[in-house]
Amino acid sequence: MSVGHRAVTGSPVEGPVLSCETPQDECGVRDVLDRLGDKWSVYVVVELAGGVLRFKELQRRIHGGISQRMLTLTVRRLERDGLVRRTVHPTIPPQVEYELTEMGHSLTHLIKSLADWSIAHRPAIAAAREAYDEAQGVPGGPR
Amino acid sequence: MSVGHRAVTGSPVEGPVLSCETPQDECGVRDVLDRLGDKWSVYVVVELAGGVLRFKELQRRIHGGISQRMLTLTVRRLERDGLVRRTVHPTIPPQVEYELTEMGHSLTHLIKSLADWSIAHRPAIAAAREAYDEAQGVPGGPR
DNA sequence: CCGAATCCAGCGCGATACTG
DNA sequence: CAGTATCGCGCTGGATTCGG
Repeated sequence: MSVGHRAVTGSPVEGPVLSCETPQDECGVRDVLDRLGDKWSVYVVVELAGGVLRFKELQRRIHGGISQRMLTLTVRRLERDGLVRRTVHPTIPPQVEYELTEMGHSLTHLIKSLADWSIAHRPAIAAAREAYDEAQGVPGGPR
Repeated sequence: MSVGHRAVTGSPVEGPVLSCETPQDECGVRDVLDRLGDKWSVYVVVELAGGVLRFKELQRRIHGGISQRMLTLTVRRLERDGLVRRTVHPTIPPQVEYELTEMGHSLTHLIKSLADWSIAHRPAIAAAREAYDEAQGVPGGPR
């Protein structure tokens, strides 16, 4: 998501509001999205789905190249939410292992369906986008 | 690579859950997340899942109160991606109707599963979070 | 090797005011 | 009613540096 900006003014807590008024029941969707919506969480979960990884190894595998800082932040948030387990081995040099918890693994299924949907509709979206851009701006063509 | 995790009572998560093991294969998850990850898109889709709505009506229904600016931006992006259809009736005063396309409707299923997961794991996450904050002695959470 | 701390740029989002 | 324009805030995330 990376919604750069949460409630600014007033309202201290939005709470579990959003009662299920609509047939589709959007209750709680925000929660998941706020967790997976940031730039790296999904990648971390995906990599850890393959097994236990150490910090450096995890960093190396993530596509696009995550900075040390962001990997730390991401992995910490996931740990705090109980999705990732962090194990420190008091050796020298230090060795820290990361793995998904049960809950973390269950997230994997969600991610899978997101990926499936994306792959299935990617062409359609690309086409729609192109058509839209063509119809709107982009008067690039002759006149 | 094998998923070498200890099976736990209940639901073992062994198996090819995520079929994305190639380096640069992002599974396309990013695409969906970039689309739903913003603050309002999900809400718009959910509301439109109930049927056709006009601009003002849509704005009124969205939880939290979306500004006209953000509703315009959100709805435009969804339209561009072919998830929402926008119909302008050249009347006075102007009347614009929004509705989900086929692809948009297919998204509602995804949203549903996100909501289901969130609702199912919300207590566990809250507990994990509390335990973490407790252990760290951080009164207001990390970061 | 792991990670915390600091500085800094980008932009998501909200508030407000104005147009057709 | 529907939409655009302008401005400011502060969170996200990148680069770098220091510490254990």
